[in-house]
Amino acid sequence: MPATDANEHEIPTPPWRKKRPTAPARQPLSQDLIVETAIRVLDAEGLDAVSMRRVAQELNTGPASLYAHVSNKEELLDLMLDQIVAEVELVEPDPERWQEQVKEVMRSAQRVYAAHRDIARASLGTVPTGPNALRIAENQLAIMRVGGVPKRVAALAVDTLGLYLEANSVEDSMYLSKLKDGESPHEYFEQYIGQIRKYFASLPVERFPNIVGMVDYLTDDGGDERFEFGLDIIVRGIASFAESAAGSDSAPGGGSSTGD
Amino acid sequence: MPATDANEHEIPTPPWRKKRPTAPARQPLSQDLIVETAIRVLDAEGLDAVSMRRVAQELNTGPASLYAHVSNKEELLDLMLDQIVAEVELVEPDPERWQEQVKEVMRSAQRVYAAHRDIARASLGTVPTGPNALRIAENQLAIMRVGGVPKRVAALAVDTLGLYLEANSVEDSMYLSKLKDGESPHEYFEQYIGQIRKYFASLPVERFPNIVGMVDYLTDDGGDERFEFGLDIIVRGIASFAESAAGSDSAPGGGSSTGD
DNA sequence: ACCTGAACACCGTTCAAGT
DNA sequence: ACCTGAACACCGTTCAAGT
Repeated sequence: MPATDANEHEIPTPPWRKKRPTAPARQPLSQDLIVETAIRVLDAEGLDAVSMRRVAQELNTGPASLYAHVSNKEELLDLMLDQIVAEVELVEPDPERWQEQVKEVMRSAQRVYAAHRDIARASLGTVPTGPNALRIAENQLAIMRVGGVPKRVAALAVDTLGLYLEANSVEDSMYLSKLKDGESPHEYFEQYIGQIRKYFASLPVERFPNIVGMVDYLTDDGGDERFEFGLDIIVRGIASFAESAAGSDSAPGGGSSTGD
Repeated sequence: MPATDANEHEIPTPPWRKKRPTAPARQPLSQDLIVETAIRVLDAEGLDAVSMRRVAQELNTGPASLYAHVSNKEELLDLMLDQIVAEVELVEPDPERWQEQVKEVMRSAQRVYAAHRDIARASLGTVPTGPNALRIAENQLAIMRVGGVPKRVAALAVDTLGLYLEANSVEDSMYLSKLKDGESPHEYFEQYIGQIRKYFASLPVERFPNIVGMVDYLTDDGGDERFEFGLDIIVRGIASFAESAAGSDSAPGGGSSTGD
């Protein structure tokens, strides 16, 4: 018996020493531990699986125990969100590249959301005021300001960018959350898009000439492309308010003197 | 007794005639009736109040009865959404005013969403394929096409516009759904904004120079203004792809020949 | 101060049984 | 075909009681 052989020279535990807690019985509850556990459930099974009861179960306790560290589910979601948003990578503002930089931060945020299932659903409709969300807002403001975007425009643009990011991420996550366990994301997507394409093509041409005539364009977008396009549109729009046209092939606007 | 007096000359119901169904006992269930009832609950108490059980109760029946007319809650929400979206007013495409027209349809949709509490939450993440949603998409495509927007751009822009509308409406409805019964929306908003303003102002200036320096701009947006701004940004962005610069003070872009 | 079991007032959906 | 009662497997949150 090799097992016995390997343990042959081990000193037996003295009987008066209480059973050593090898598996550290249970970590004491804390806000951090709860948030961390909730994120693990999110990543493994999606936002719908994140219930107070489920998180408690994962910590070998009852749901009531969580309320000592988190005032309610909404707060738990806020904390999860800010923890996740900490993964977003920021950039050092460069006046020459401000438009591309706004996009880079947005792309990073998009990837972070995508890496955490449908967490974006919890983000929509909340003004993110956690420290890590503020870090991102501060960075976007800094980038736009060095790019010559007026204060008022930059302030409103942060909001627009956030809304777009969240809406897009929610939509992306929906495709993924809807597929059954066995299905591959790709085949599901193909099949789903195929369905829509057929439906659009079957519509009465008199009433929907544009939809029918543009089926291919309407059902063409492969996720990333769609996000990039909206992003480009929004950044072009912002750039049209910038004072110095430092962008690439962007569209400089009136350049009024109402900015800072 | 005036009551007796008034009924004095009434002919008594013959005992063999079964109790007449004065209050028409109950309308027979139907998909339309269920959707209509659900929208009534939504308008009165918000989306969270719209449960299968609650709608059934409103119709004096049990939740199981609904499943003969609606396959599940998701389908009910889809049906509600398309019914509501029928209220959006469309426009006759005019090449001279296409940018303003895209905005007009968006504003109409925004008002319709706002009139139905937090229904926007149900709209996010679903590709709206109901007949009434398609009517709107068709109209937006038509408007952009006569405005000289290339097919591919128009197709992607419909998506971007939809995402922005939905995200914005969800955010708007959040403020409203959060206020307690007695509270006036205005005073709640004032107090809420005041809180955020104070919090932003209290942040460490070294780490958040832009947020602190732009508190007033960041907490200034009074709902409509915010929506209008994002809308303007997006339409400017779309316009930068248009072939003929028919807009007002917009920013015409490169005008490549890749469009239709 | 922190944790707990039990309870309250809800959910969406299914299913066998009725008409 | 349509409707129903009862059940299943869940929710978030509260509260009195324990340590």
